[in-house]
Amino acid sequence: MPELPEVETTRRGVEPHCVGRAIAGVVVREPRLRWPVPNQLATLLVGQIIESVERRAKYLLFRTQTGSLLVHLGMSGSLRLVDADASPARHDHIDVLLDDEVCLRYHDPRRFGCFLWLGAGENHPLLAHLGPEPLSSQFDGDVLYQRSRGRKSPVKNFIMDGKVVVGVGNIYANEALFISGIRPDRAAGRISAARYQRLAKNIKQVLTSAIDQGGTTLRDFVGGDGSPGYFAQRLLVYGRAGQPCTCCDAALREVRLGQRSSVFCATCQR
DNA sequence: CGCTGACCCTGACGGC
DNA sequence: TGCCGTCAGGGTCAGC
Repeated sequence: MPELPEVETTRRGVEPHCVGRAIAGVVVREPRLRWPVPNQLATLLVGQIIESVERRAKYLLFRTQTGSLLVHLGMSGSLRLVDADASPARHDHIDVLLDDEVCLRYHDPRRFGCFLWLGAGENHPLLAHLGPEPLSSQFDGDVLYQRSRGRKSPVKNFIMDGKVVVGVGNIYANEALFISGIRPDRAAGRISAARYQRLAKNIKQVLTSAIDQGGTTLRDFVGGDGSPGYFAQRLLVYGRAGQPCTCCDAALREVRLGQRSSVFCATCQR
């Protein structure tokens, strides 16, 4: 499920319940995630107070005085707040017990996510080479233009490269390219500065509006059923191969780029 | 350095 | 009803 807007929605949902609270316990039922969950995770976390919940790319960082819990949701992960006495379901791999009967519960059928420890002052290798946040002023059309010179790979792969800009997943890469009128298979190095200005703006716009919509499910995040309405009804191209383009009515086409499905309108996107 | 493809894993779905 | 292939929002890594 998680693209950047959902990770951010998760962050906003859990933050008020975590900040200022002490960690009373950690239960790891299944340590085999993308990387093994460290054995000493419970020892490191118990007794620590969560000072903040931050996000970098699609990673969540639960900061304490001695370091941070680094969480990634992978393809199928979710973090929810549940009553500490709620019995775990299948694929509920990890519980972080907070100090007053609230439990932060990690669910991840495919186990592509991770739960790692990052000591205070350390720079985790997973975070070391990440590009700018898409919603920050560090990211703009100039960054895309400069970094793309000489690149032959498709522009869609290029904007999904975390060293260029973080947090642009498959859905929003497709959507932003459609809105920008750029074919996903066009070589990144052969796109003008002006078009990259538009693309950067549209990446920001598309992510921002998705976060806003994620926010609408936020109020029942605690004790919610875990299936937010999401924003599928707003998608213009993703998941719509063969259906008419919302702009010109031509059938949307699908190609695979970097093993990921890419949907576009051959008329509107050049 | 840039690029491609394999891989990690479970579950849903369509065709037969 | 079941079996099989394909695909799914993530990202790393080896190899060329």
